[in-house]
Amino acid sequence: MELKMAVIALSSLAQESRLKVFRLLVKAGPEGMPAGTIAEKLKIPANTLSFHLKELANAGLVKSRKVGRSVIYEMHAGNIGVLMSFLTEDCCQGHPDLCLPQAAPSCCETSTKKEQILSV
Amino acid sequence: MELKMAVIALSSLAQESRLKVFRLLVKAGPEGMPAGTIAEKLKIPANTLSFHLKELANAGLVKSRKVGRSVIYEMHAGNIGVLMSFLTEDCCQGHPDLCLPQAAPSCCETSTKKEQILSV
DNA sequence: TTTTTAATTCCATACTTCTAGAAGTATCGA
DNA sequence: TCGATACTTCTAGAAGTATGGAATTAAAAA
Repeated sequence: MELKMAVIALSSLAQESRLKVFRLLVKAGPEGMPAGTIAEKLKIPANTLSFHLKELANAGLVKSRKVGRSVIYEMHAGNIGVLMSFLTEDCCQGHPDLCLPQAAPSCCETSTKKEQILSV
Repeated sequence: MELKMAVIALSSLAQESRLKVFRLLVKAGPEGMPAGTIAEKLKIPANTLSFHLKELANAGLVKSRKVGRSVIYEMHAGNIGVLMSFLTEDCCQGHPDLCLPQAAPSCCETSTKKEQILSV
């Protein structure tokens, strides 16, 4: 089931508007940002943005809380980390040194973190 | 242009068969694996696999070399690393401590690596 | 040369996703 | 309670993607 969750997460990121939203929320950190502000910053119609935010939330990459009539969206740090680890799991059969120098800092570093279960 | 490249890379990963292929090749490391072996291991028809490998190659996530009548596919470590960094760039406005403990090991660590340009 | 093996390309079908207009719900201020 | 604000849901046309059968190319073996 892990793999299917990862596909859902990656699908949700594989779209220009959603990737912009995601990166904006990663930048914003735990404080998050109201949907309206995101719409304004990225110039996306409110209804279209709402659709995309729902996709990201379904994928477990963002979470939301309601404050007054605003809905604050925030990255889901834990799940994002798990997804990253999933992508580079067992990299190079556990021989990180085989990776080229310009390789991902995370590549071949988190590979042994097998205790992490993809719960995205 | 960076963002569009990332979307292409993520789209290529956002499919069950391709994600399996990708993870298999990450595991395999620089040695890589012939298309036929991948098809056999993952039980994917040769023509379907060929289509998926092409997608991953177009996205810059794998590369190939011909050896006799086999084509050896291998992960493209550098581009994979750049993609990972792109996803967590400027995480928490440069305050990694704001990330929850279970957050990605890569999250909030690679954020300052702005010298890395997405060339995926 | 002919056959076998390895992989790719072409194609039609089936399916999924994106987009924004229109309408709906919820909250707050007057 | 009325109107404005903040979002979400519904909808359907347009566009994009996946799949495998059949044909094709290319290299090695017989």
